[in-house]
Amino acid sequence: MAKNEVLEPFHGHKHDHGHCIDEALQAADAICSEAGARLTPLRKHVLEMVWQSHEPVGAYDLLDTLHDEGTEKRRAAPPTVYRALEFLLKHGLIHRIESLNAYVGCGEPHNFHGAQFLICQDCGSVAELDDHDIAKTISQKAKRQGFQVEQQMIEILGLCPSCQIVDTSSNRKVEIVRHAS
Amino acid sequence: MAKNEVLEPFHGHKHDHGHCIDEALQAADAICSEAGARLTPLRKHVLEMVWQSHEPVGAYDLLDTLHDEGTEKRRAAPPTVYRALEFLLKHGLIHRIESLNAYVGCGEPHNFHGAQFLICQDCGSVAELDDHDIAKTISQKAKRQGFQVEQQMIEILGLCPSCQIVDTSSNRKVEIVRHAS
DNA sequence: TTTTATTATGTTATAGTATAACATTACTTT
DNA sequence: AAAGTAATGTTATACTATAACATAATAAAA
Repeated sequence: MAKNEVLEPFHGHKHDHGHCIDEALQAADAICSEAGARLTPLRKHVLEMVWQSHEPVGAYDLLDTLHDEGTEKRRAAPPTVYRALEFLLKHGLIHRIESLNAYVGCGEPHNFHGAQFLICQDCGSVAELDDHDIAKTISQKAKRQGFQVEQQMIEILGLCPSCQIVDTSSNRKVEIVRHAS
Repeated sequence: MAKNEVLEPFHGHKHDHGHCIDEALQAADAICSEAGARLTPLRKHVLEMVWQSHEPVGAYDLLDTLHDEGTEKRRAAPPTVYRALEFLLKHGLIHRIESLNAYVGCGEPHNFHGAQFLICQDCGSVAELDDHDIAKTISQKAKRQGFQVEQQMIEILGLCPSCQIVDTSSNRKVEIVRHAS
């Protein structure tokens, strides 16, 4: 088994998610402190919002949440959220899921990695893998074609363990499937 | 070496691209005929436009091209292009590159496959791989996590052989790199 | 500690990507 | 020719993201 592989990527529908959030925020503090980066209240708040679940969340959902909370100031504008997301991406605290135009907390922010994502089409949750075998296989195959790899983007759609069991419901929150293969 | 692997995915900057186009259109005719699907003039035209290069092309670029040509009718509207793309995707004649919101011709339309894409950040061209080892490695790893794979989305960013050689120019048409890992 | 520079956020406007909903036309089948 | 189905036209709008410039907050230098 490759090192750095995440053994239990799925959390099930009823885990202690408060723990996930706490851990993520704590890790973020440590990482930003280490990097001399400023995890401002706004940025930390956006990170906390992203971590409200293991489902990827869109930028405008975050914006809406800000508004719902906001007795505070005026309506925040898109750049507010996008800039916070940009910061969090840069420091590896969140990932962007390209196929969903959405963002999800990084479960392994301390390790540099090119992650793979398992996206459940039923419940919408995303699990992060950090599998060296996958990354290495791809790098080798690319190199064999004379291609110099800079970045890998791997998003796998399917059904998570929890949703395979009670598949009668079939919510199908996530639908991409543009190809009848 | 895995079967169905494409041996020469990159075409270099100066190949006989007319041949690529002809081949693609001919294959499209055969496939649609076989499937009882109607490759209408519009759909064929869009396919031809997508095949103008090996670079992925956006829906609105296609729309612009339609307009530039069009002494014909009124300005085509977005749904015109999106519906044609949808048809072409469904029949495996093109692929969508999620990370670029763009579309590229399928080089192996006769074979069902979950392809991998090598995207050159310098010249913007995309090469399609159909590597069973990669697909199998991912499926195995996912299954080990109890995940049931339905679809794989694999997009690799880097430099194609041609652009590694004369890397002084560094056009960098394609930039994603949101993560400082 | 004031000044200066830098970084972060606010604000307005707009660009880019995609689809819903309904009308019309063209093709197929009978 | 009539009826049904599939494709395209048309209008409007939703969703995603960034440019550009103003202000505020923090950090660094004097």
